[in-house]
Amino acid sequence: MGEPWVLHVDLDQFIAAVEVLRRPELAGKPVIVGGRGDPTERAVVSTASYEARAYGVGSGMPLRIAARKVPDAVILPVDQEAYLQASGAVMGVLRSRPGAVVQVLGWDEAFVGVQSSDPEAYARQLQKAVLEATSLHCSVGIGDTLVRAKVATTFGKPAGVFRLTAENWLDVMGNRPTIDLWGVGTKVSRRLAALGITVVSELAAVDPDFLVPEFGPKMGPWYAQLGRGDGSSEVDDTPWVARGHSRETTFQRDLTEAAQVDEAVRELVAAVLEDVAAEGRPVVGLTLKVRYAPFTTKTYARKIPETADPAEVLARALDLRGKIEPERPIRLLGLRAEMTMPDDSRQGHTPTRSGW
DNA sequence: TCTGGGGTCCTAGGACCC
DNA sequence: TCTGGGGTCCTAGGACCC
Repeated sequence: MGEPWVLHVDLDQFIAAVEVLRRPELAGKPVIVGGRGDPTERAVVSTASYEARAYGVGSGMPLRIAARKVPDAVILPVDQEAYLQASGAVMGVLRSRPGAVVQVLGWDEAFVGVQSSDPEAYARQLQKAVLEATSLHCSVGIGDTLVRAKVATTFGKPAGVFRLTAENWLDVMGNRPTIDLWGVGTKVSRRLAALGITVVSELAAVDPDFLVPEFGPKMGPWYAQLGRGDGSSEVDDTPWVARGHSRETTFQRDLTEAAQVDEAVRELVAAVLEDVAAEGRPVVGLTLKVRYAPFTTKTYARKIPETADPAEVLARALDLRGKIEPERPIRLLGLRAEMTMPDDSRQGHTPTRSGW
């Protein structure tokens, strides 16, 4: 049987790899996937192949900039259906492994809980099974907590295996900047630096209460725990249920007319309601997010009386729309519908933070 | 010609109640 | 006339992840 381990499985350059699989002539070329594949449009990079990354292109970068950096890049549109299908095949392989408990984190990654006396061997077998079934390569992090397994994967890339436990955590991570931690981004790493904490070993050594004034009663202690790599080691395969659904659109040209905004709200409501209706659950709240050109964002939120009636939701959304500040060009409009959630349907399920 | 689209969770501050 | 605290709910705004 062996001891319990957390494995974190992450497909290598997943989206680009799926595109290359169905178009083998792209192998070895700089491939960039983003938006509708048109670098003259407002869009960002979803994934770049390793060949494109060598030019400094990464996900989240404006497609326009990426195209400029790699003049001979092959730029492809995002094809969600294809990635969903490939993802499903990979997750199916993971679930078929002996004794595996699988918690899906996204299209291209999952935690796998196993009992094994040789987790490296288990990981290698898993990689082999995924490759044989899907022709996709993955990297595997092995850890004694979710956080350590997740971070370990970065050292296993590409196509490798790496183990990170309480034993070697500080040796491996101690001198690295806090932004290398899962859950610390640019803002938080900067605020930590202002407190004199720049590397992981410093965060690991800090008294959790010291961080409370800056980050609050939950996040403060949580960042301290993150620095130590501690936290949950329980992989949870409870089926995921969304809290809500949302749609956003970025307009290729900023909206300036009220009628355009009304039209956009109607379209977003229709799209969101399709997702909500598919789950057969009522709506209890609406949020409208407006980004004015170029980058200021305002949100308007309302609780609404529980309803599953599309006309009612539309009326409430148009009511909220009345709050939008007029006479400023609008670049992005987003609408989110919160849905009711039977308490037990998410019991124990912790997709991102609270389970750590 | 700068900055997607789908999510989750946390915090601060005001309103309101007792 | 001036003004307690504690608790909860709601709204707005952030931060982060894939």
